[in-house]
Amino acid sequence: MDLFDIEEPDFENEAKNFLSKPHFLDELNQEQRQAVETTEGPVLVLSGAGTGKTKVLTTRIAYILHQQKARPWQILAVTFTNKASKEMKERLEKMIGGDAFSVWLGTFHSIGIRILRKHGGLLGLEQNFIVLDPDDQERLLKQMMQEDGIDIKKHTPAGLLDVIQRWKDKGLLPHGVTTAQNSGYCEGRALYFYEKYQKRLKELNAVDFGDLLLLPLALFQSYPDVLEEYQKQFRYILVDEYQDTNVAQYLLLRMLAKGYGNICCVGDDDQSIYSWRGAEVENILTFQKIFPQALVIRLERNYRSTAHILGAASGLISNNQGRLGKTLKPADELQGMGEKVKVTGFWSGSQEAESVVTSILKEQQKGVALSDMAILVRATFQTRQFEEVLMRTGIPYKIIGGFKFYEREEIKDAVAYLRLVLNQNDDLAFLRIVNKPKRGVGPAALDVLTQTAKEKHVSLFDAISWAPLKPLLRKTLESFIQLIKNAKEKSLSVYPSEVARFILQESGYIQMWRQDKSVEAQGRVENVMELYTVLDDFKTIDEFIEYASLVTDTDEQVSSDQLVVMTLHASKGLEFKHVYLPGWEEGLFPHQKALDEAGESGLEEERRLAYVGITRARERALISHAFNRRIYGQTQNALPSRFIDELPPEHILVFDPTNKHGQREYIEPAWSNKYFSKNDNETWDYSGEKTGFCEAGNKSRWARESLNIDFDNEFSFSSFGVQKKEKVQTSKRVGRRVHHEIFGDGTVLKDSGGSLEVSFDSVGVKKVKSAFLEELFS
DNA sequence: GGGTTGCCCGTTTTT
DNA sequence: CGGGCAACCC
Repeated sequence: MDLFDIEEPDFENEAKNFLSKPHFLDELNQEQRQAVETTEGPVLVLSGAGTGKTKVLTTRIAYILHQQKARPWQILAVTFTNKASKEMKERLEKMIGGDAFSVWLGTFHSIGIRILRKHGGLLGLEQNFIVLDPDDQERLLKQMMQEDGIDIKKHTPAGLLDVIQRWKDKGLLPHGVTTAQNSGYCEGRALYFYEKYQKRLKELNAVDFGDLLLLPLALFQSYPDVLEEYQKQFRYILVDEYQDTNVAQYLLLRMLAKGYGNICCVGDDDQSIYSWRGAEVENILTFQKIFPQALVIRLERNYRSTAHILGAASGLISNNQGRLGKTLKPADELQGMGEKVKVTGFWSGSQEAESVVTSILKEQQKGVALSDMAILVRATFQTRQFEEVLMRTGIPYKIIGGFKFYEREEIKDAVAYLRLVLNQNDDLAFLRIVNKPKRGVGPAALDVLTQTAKEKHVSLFDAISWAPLKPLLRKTLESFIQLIKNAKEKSLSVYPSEVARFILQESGYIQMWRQDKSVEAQGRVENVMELYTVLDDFKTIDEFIEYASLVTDTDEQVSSDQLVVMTLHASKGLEFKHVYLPGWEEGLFPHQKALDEAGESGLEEERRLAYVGITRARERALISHAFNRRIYGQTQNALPSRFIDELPPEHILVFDPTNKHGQREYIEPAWSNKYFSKNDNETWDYSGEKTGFCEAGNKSRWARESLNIDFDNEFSFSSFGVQKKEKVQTSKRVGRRVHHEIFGDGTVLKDSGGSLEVSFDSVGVKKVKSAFLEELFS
């Protein structure tokens, strides 16, 4: 690759290009086009929800290449998620073909790993370093803390990890941390642990996610010549979701952009919802200070949502201070205002779930695909309630979030086996599976091995041959060694998937789960089988390991007609025809912890989250709250979220609970007083009637009156009534005959919602999740 | 090494 | 309420 082969402008070609403007520019509106065509110098694109930022980014790359301003590998484009980079790559390929694969396009972390694989040696990293996941990190820290006699209960490893992670997010290596920054955690010993942790990582030839940004930064600081290499290479830099960058990422970008100064950052300050993970909205707010000559382009034309949805969202977010400010306008193509956002109160969380699902069912019957609808919640625990109803109703659904494929125990074990086959010095992998399945290698045996490993300066694996071990133990460990070696030899001639099958079969690992009688065991075996399928796509083990350590969402594919339930955080970047937004209650949304820990800025981030939620909807957004919600086994009552109050009345309809003329209906909210008032004593009134003060008891009555309505105001004759009947029946499941895939038939003894105690005919009493049971009708 | 009991704690989690 | 985990017992 000759970096200088296009140094001289090719006038002839340029003239030709000028005459034949690329057709892909025609699809852009004026602002988008400006964002694409302003290739030189720093550009900040403030891109609201649904304004076509991915289109701008991909077209910009295509345009730069088309204009022959750079070769593909001279363009760096970074995203946050694998999903985003995959999508961009696919779109780009459609536009420019195979050249798309030569562009440096990937997540920040994958770019970081690429740099470290090449130059990590300068920092003392071996080329085949491994990437730790948060689980490994926490285990490591816990071990270190216990060695130093820290009370794990008072100072949790997770807490310490958080502190260290924040330092890394800020681009701080241990020597860069100031005393003031260190004051907080673990009686000021956090920094000590940070140092120790980094040392330990080096010993293990490992890095964590934070290091994938921090270490390239350190590398560039210490080796200007390496930095220069990259500065010369990257003529154009593009950044997606810039509002989510942390300081380390910002510093990295700034360094790289010093070369040509052509940096284009795309982001939306109103969608910054990850500050608690170290993201700094400041980066986007101060862009113009860092690059005074920067051009700022606002993309405000929204191609996704109706005018009412945009109006509601805009009104809400305008309550935030310190925004760069932009107002979403519906694209001309969309005629009319659309449907107003509906707001409803329910008596209880379960009733809310019931009604949401009923409404979804009805929409489905009207022809709306399940995949066009979504339930977006604030906290994961909310999903359970919906899951129960969906299961009963038989609607195909998918809960997104929760346990990711590569975070599952069995998958991590399987990957650890492969890691050890690949590299016997991988102590962490060794520790993970040496006694899985049980081989009689307990803590005592491991102590001996660790000791020997230290003395002889070898890995745990190699320590086996030196360590003083009892004959029986020696025998088992030596056959373990043999097993790994056999697999290694196999790996030279067969594909990874074959190696995995071999090692997991021969080690007895699969057998271990097959024999396990717990409820999840079956699923674990299936997951391992699934892993074999994933492995089929890989030609080498290390290729797979790298993939597995950076990619976490392979099983999040939603099949054609499934309803998704997910957190608001997880919904960013997605869109649906209909969006249900339950749980808008004070304490839950905005979440109490966000208010407690971050005060006003916490509230603003919650508000941005609400904004993200509403703007996911194309045609319909339905917001609801429950007056009573079971949390931690206790029913707590809650006031409607203040965010409901902040919705502009002209864009919403609220359900009128006053039942004035014997009718229940949605009305225009003419609230003189607010639907919800911060002053707890005021009545909520949006029917125009005299308000005043009320007792808690009255509120309850008000709430009770809104019982048994659903989103569509079809109280008495909707399918809701039928369902409700069924619900009563199924929730009283004690005494019923049920069937379980593994345990066979049995009788329900105790019913506590999600999990049941069942007396099985063949295996006795077990506690099982209702999801695994089928009801038998006699 | 394995199983049981009792206690604590409970947001969001792109990589 | 229920999961996770440490302490305890066999």
